[in-house]
Amino acid sequence: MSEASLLASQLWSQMPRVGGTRTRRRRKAKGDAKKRRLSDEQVRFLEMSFSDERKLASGRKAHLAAAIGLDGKQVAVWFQNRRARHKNKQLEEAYLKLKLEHEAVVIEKCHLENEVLQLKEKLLEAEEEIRKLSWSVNGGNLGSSFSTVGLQPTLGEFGMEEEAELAITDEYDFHNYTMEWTNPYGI
DNA sequence: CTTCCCTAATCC
DNA sequence: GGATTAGGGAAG
Repeated sequence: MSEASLLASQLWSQMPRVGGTRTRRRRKAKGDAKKRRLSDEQVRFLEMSFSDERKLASGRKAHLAAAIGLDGKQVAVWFQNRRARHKNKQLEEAYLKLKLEHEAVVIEKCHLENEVLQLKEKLLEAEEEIRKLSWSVNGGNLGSSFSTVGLQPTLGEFGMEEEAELAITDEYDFHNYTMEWTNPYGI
């Protein structure tokens, strides 16, 4: 508190240039005394208080204001702006984290898709093998009992070709989505 | 009342 | 040009 008076020596360091330069007040020229930077000491006090509690009870506001020689309103405004800054920082961190997670998932998806392709290939090979074996076991013309419920209907039921097309379509959409997602603010 | 949001004004 | 201080309005 005693420091406050010492700090107060350089409070309103600058006043708006009323003289030569243009000083349009925003919408209202309420009197003619506003704005200017807070001193380092004031900011340090405010930062300490903010780390204690990011919202202001009116009692603390008045106390703080008196301690560093500011309006209660200025303290309130400072806290609001500080909260906004903090929120933006958090948001950006969350975004970065999400982006990393997303990239990891994209990679995993890619691996899984490759795995699916390989498995499908193996499936085809295995079916080919079965066909050969059944042919050699049953002979050429006895295969009818097997072939009526044979492999082609099975393929049809599982919808292999349609699945493949869908997979390609999915991947296309997904990549478009990825590009937009990694660039939400155009940065 | 207070807080949030948008954004103008200002400083560096 | 980004960071900071403020004004004004909406929402609670």
